[in-house]
Amino acid sequence: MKATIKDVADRSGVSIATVSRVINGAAVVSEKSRKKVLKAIEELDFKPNQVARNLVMQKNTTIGIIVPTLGNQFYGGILNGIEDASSEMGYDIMLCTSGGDSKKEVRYLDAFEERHCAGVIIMTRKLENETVQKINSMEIPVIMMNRNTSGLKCPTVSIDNFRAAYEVTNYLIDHGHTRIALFRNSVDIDAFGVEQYSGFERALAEHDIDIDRSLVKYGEFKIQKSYELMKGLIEEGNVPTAVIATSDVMAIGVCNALLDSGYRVPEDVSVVGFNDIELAKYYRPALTVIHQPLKVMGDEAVQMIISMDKGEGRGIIPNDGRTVILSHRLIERQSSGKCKEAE
Amino acid sequence: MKATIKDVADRSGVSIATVSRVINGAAVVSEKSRKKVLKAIEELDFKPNQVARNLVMQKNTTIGIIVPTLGNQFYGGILNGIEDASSEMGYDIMLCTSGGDSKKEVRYLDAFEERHCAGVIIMTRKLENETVQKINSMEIPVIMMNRNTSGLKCPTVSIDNFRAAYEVTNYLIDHGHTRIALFRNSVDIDAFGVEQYSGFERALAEHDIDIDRSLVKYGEFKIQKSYELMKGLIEEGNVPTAVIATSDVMAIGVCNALLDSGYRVPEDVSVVGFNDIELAKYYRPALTVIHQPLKVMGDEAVQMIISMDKGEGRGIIPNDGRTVILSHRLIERQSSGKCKEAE
DNA sequence: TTGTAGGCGTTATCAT
DNA sequence: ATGATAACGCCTACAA
Repeated sequence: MKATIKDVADRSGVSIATVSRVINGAAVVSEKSRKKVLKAIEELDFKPNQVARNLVMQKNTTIGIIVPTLGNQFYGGILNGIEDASSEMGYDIMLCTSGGDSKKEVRYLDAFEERHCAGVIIMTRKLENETVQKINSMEIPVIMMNRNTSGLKCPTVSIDNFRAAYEVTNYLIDHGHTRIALFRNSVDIDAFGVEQYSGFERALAEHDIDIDRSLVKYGEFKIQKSYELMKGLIEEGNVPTAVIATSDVMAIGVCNALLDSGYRVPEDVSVVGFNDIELAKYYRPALTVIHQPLKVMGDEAVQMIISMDKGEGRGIIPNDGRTVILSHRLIERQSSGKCKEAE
Repeated sequence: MKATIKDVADRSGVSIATVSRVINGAAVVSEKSRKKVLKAIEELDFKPNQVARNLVMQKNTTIGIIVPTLGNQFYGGILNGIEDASSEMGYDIMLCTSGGDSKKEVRYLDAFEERHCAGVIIMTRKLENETVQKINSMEIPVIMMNRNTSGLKCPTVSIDNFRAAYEVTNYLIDHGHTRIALFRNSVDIDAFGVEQYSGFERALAEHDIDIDRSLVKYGEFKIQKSYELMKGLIEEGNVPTAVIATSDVMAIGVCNALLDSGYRVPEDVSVVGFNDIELAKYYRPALTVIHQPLKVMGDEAVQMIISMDKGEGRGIIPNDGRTVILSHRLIERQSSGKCKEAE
């Protein structure tokens, strides 16, 4: 059986109060007592029970995390930021994967509430109504990463998706492209997808280019799905000169489809991705992307949670729906270039 | 303030004992009381406090996980298995990233002990003595993934690394390769690296091929490092006809170096990886690999922890150093082929 | 069937 | 400087 504070007290001949004092180093303890206690702690290999501690302190330094999957570097990147920041701040994280299932999201949200976690950071592929409602009624701080929806009442951290899409579209137009495809997540209520689409639309409009609806596809952030969609375009003989994918994995799916069909990237078709997961620069051709500061985003979310956890009012207001915008940038690598038809 | 069991008792006019009974569904409660209590719970939106519960129940359904990084699909794959299995078994996981730092590993191991976790599953890049000692003295079950060291006294789950390396080497030899490079992790005490090397050595020996030490490199499981190492080989004019990388990311680093220098894969050089992370089949050329059942490995580890947690003796014996061997298989894709020099 | 009361391991407030 | 002792929220004999 593990030693308790009482065992230490008995063995060192002092009261548990004194033992507690030396453990927490707060109050003043005579050098003699401290020595004895330390010795007993050492001998018994005593470790304070965090569970009991949390109970009496009425607080919990655990941050709950919900993520669709761990087999994706996008979430991995953010998680690294979350983990680093929280560990530095003395918090620890409890991780759950939802597999994108809204039912599970709600269940985990419940579990975190029951545990009185300091807060929760959630990432989803798609935002279901069920989840939105649950989040809005949570009694602990919640932060949504990189996604939003009308009606969602919690802080959000992301980049400016409108500008990012606007910039990358302009970049392509500047390189002579006019037949530009857009691979989006899915037809849903996701606000960021909508913003990206607006940016795309705006850039095109500013150059008097009409949007070709047949070139707007929904790849669901999946490599395989995007692969098939691009293959479809190829079979239809409807190959664009450039494609913007709103996630790197979709960009890779697109590239693979092109490559496998004998097209060259970027000579025949330019492809740009979104996010800049580690893989983006290691894929060949290395992907031109909109870089998102994944690690920073994770870090930022943790700081917000903690500030809400202790601040309670000062600074960030929980559930006020504000969104923190981090800066992005376009990184040009090998997968994009001049449009040959324009030459 | 959150409602407690006492609030529910007051509001429903029964004692806390009765409330506790309906919450846990164990003892018999009159239908009338149950109704009242349920109603009060509903109205107060009461959620039992898990912290208090854990304290009094003297148990914890949390499994601690230590992993070097989350930005790598290898760990991501295993973690998905861990998460699925534990969530299904009603356990949850507390995740920490060590960044490969042994000091951190020990610190987290300590933290899990203080929390009386059900057990811990640890993954490391390299096994330092410090960590080994700490693991051996842990009072809760520990399982090491995919790595071992003489003196490590805890169960391990992995594939048969000797056979895997043996098979893949034979595969290459059968395709006419004789100048085969091996990219290992690092020169350390890691037992699996040693086993892989033995398998490699054995296959070569059986075909009367001498090992060329200048073709054995240490890429530390890193893409960049492997890239540089391969570049070095190219500059020296010491290019093998095939290379075996003991991780997929190293294989990718090798391929990139080759590709960037104008070599073709697999026409000029065959490259095979280890693990089969999701990316392996999406990289171009798609990687020929030794497939490890990552998800299953995670699942298996969780089952072992849980069985130790409740079994305490029955079945798996904690810290007995046994290792569970899962089956691997060679998956042939695009990055390997016949040796042209042999034709 | 239901209620009372004694822990679980700590922290924190009193006295002393 | 130190030691009782009352919480913290819950579970569970033991009584009633």
